[in-house]
Amino acid sequence: MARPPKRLARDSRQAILDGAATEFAARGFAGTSVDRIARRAEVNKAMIYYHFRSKEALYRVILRSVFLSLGQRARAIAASDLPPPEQVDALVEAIMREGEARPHFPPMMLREIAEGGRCLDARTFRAMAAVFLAAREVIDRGVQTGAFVAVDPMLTYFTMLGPVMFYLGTSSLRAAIGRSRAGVDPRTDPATFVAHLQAMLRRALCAPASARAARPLARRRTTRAGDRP
Amino acid sequence: MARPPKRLARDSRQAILDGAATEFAARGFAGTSVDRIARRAEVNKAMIYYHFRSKEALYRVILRSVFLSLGQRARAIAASDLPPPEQVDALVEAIMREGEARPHFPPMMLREIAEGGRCLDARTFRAMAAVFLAAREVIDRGVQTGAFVAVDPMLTYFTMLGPVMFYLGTSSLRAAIGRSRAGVDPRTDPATFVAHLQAMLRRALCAPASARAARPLARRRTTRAGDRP
DNA sequence: GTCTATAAATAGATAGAC
DNA sequence: GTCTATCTATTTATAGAC
Repeated sequence: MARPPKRLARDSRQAILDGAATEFAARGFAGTSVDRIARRAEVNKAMIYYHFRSKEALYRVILRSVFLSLGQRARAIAASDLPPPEQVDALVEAIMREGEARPHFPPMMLREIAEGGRCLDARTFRAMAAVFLAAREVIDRGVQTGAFVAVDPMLTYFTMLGPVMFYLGTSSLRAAIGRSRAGVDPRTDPATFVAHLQAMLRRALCAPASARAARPLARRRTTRAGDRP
Repeated sequence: MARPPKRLARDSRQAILDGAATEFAARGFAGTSVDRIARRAEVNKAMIYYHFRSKEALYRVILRSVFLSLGQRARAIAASDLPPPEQVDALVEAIMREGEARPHFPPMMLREIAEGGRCLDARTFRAMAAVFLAAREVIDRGVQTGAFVAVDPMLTYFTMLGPVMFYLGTSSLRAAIGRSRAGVDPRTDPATFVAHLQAMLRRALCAPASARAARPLARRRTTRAGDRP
């Protein structure tokens, strides 16, 4: 009654997802052939079309899962009752954790950014927007309560997310530069970088204790829809 | 004696460079076919192989010119006699200007980052490193003179460059999100973002006036080659 | 320098046996 | 669910006329 050596259905599907994520991250959608995915996943090429309609459908499944996961983490942090500075810390850490837990996430996101979202569907758009909305909520609250100086939430969001994405995305590039003879070794561990960014954001965002007392609701102008430059 | 209507040699070469830069930025190296480049540049496909050895050689020429240009700007700023805070402002502005002057630069850089530098030659590596070395010089000087609080130059570099690359790179993505019904319009003009980032970096980097008097050369430990985590 | 035509390799996708 | 074999379109690149 022992199981046949044949792999279970869920196994081959998962192997395809894992292998495809690795390949798409390293070489992009156009740069990855279905043959390569099959080879890496150690499945037959036809299996990919059995489990997924097309190369593009497979790509979309992977991409969406990544953004949905990050969106959930961000929403949970915004809904928590931590004070705004700690929420900012948590957001930075969450993005970093997500990037470490799924190494294919940063390269795929960078590529999608470069692509200008040409291949993203509405659901993935919303998941990306959810991360921003959560961050905006946190920053807005910080400004309103006087914990933060008056900053634009969206621009601040870029300043939080940008460094983490840049750090995560450049991980293999930095390793390559470090191995090469360019005269620099830009390799550091993620925890150090998180601590650095959190400290920078604290100093940049938190209002000096003296100014924290009285703060009316003036100067809360932020960028919104219809604000085109 | 009027010139024949035939295009000059330099024109077709430049047309190829321009068209290829646009296409590579939008679709990546693998996603761009030589046919597309020829169509966009309005030249015959064979002309591309006449002026450049291969698709890859053409790509490399464009990529290298972008990094060399940014590296030069950065070195000039580091060599200037501005005080460190103004030099940081200038670096941020230079990266932004470069990205605006050559719209293909941000997407191409993001893609190369995602690629992990697999296709970069030593010269391009050095050009990328030059930008970092210039920034490190500026930050080191700021810390040494007591203008800045003690920060790690490399991590700080990520915190400067990351937001700008993220902002620039997401320009078309943000436009797409703004046009869509995602409930946000993340479009802002570059000058506003530069001002925001400069202000954030000032608050994050500049030492409070009280602490700016005495600062011995202690605590100048920074990440260097051979520092692997 | 510019073009047409085409070679040679590789891509995504499917039919059909088991 | 899994595999082999193959169809068709597209790709990079070149040969050779003008």
